Amino acid sequence: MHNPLIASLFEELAALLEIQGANAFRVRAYRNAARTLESLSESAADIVATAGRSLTELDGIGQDLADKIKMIVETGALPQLEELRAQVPAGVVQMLRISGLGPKKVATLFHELGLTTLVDLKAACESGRVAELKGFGKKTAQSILDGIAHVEEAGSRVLISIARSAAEAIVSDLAQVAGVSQVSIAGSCRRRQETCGDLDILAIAEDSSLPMDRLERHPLVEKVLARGETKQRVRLRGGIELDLRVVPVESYGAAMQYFTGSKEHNIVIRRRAQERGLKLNEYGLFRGDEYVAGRTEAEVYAAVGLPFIPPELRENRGEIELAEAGSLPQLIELADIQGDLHMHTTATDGAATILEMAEAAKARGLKYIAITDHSKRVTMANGLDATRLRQHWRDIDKVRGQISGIEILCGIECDILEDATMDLDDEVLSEADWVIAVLHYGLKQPREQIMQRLLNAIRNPHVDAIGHPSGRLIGSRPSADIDYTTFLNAAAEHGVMLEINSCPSRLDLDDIQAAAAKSRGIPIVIDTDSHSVNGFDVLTYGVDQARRAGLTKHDVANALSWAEFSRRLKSR
DNA sequence: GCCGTTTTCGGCCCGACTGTTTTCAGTCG
Repeated sequence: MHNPLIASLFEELAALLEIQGANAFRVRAYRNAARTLESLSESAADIVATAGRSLTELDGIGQDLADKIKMIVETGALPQLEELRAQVPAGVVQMLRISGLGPKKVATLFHELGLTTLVDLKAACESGRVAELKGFGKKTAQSILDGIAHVEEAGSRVLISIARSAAEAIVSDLAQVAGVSQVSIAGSCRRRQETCGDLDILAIAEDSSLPMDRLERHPLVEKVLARGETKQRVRLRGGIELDLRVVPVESYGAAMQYFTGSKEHNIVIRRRAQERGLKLNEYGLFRGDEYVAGRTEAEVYAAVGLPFIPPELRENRGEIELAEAGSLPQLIELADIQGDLHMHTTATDGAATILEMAEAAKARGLKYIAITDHSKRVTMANGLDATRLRQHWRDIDKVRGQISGIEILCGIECDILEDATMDLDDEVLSEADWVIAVLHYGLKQPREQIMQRLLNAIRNPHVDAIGHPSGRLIGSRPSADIDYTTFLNAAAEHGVMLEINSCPSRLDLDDIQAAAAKSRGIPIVIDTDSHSVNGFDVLTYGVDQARRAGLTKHDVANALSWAEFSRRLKSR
C-alpha cells in the first residue's frame, strides 16, 4: 500500500464527510494528512513497520490518523470509509467536480431528489426539478448543465507548458491596455506546478473595466463566466479557466502573495500576521484599519518576519522554516545550465543530425552535450545495436572536427530490459563517454522486478545516470512502482546521477524525489531529451521542477563547467 | 481531527462573486 493510494483514500473520506456535513476542520485534517502523505519521500508503510518510529512524527498526523494509516497499511482497507461509501454513492462524490457545486448543494441534490449519478443530475436539471429546490433556481440548473458538459469533455488539469503559454499570451496582450501599469501571472502557474487546474492573472489598473473588456475579446477566451468590480473569470478554448484580478498599486504585492498561494503556504503566512497583531488579505497588511504594507511581496514577507520566498517553494513543505532560519536555498536558474546530457538524432527517432543538434545547443549557450540515441530494444525508434552504435560514435567524432566551442559526448540511452539486464553488453557500454539507463518497457511489472532492474542498472559500473526514472507520463501513464528509499540509497552509494527529464509530460524525477535525492547528495542532471533542434525549449520546465525541489546549481551536475564536469566523469 | 512555554479545550485565514434572496448562504480560490 503506497502513499498516493493512502492519500487518495483520505481525500475520498474527506469528500464523503463534507457531503455529510461534518465539521469543516475535521475534513481539512483528512485533506492535510493526504497532502502530507503525497509529499512524503519515504513510504508510510515503512514507518509503520519500523520499530521505534511513529506516524505521529509527521505534520498533521495525530494518534487517530496514525491508527487509520496503520489499518490501511496492514489490512488494505478502512472500515469508516466502507461505511461512508455505503451511505453516499460514488456518483454523488463526482458531483463535487462540477464548478459551482459544493458539498451543501450536492447533499441537497442527493437527499431531496435522490440523485446519485451525473446522468440523473443532468435529467433532473433538464426536467426543471433542480430549479424548484430551495436555494437553487433556473440559473443554477443551467450552470450545473454547463458544468457537467465541461467535466465530460475537458478532463481537468493541463500541463504547465500549455498553461504557461496561454497565460503568457494573455499577459502580454493585457500589458498593452491603456492604464494597465503592471500585469503578471500568479497562482499555480507562477509556482510552476506540473499541471494547472486554472490560471490566475493579476493587473494594476485604475479602471478595471478596460483590461476586463480586453480579456473578453481575446481570441483564446471562449466564455465569460463571471465579472465583478475586481474579478473576472473566463473559460479559455480548450477548457481551462482563468481568473483576472485587478488591484490598486498599493495592494499589488499583497495580492501577488495572496493569489500565488499555495493555499497551505498562505494559511501559515496569515497566521504569522495574526500573531503579530496584523491582518493580511489581498489588499495589504493592516494593523486595525491602518495599512502597513502591501506594495511588494517582499514588504509582506518582511512584515511577518521573513525574507522573500520564491514562488516555486510556496507549498508549506518546510520553506517557511528555512526562511525563518535564513537558510533558503539559492535556487538554480536556467542560465546556470551548461550542458545537456540526453538527446536524439536522425540515427534513431530524432529529427535533426548530430551537427544540427550541436549547432542548436551551441546557439543556446550550452557548452557541452551528450548524444544519447536509443538502444536496439526500442525497435519502433530504430534503436542502435553495438555495430551501428560504434559507427554513430565515429560520426559524432567527425562532427567534433566541424564545430568548435561545444564539447560532444558519445553517449547512449540504454534500455534496462524486462529481465533486468542491459540492452547492450558491458563491452560496448564501456566504450561510451556517457551512459544513461532507462526503463521504457514493462513499466507495469511488480515492484520487486522494477527494483531489480533499477538496482542492476545502478550497480553497472558503466551506467552514469538513470533517466526519467518513474517512466510516468503526466495525465496519461502512471509511474512504475518504485521503492524510492531503496532506489535513492543505491544511487547515492554507487555515485549514479539521476535525471530530471524536462519534457513537460514527464518532469521525472518529480519535485519530492528530486529533493530527497538532493538530501542524499546525489547529483541531478536536468536534461531535455530533445528530439529536434526546438527540443531544447523545454529546459525551462526541468529547471522549474528543480527549483520546486529546492535545488541550487551545486546540486546539479550539468550546471558545472565543462572542465569540472569532465573531471567528475573521469573520476567515476 | 490536530494542536498547544498563554491553552488538553477551543480555536483552526479571508474576502469576492453569484444566485436566490429581502439579508445571506454557498462556492471558490
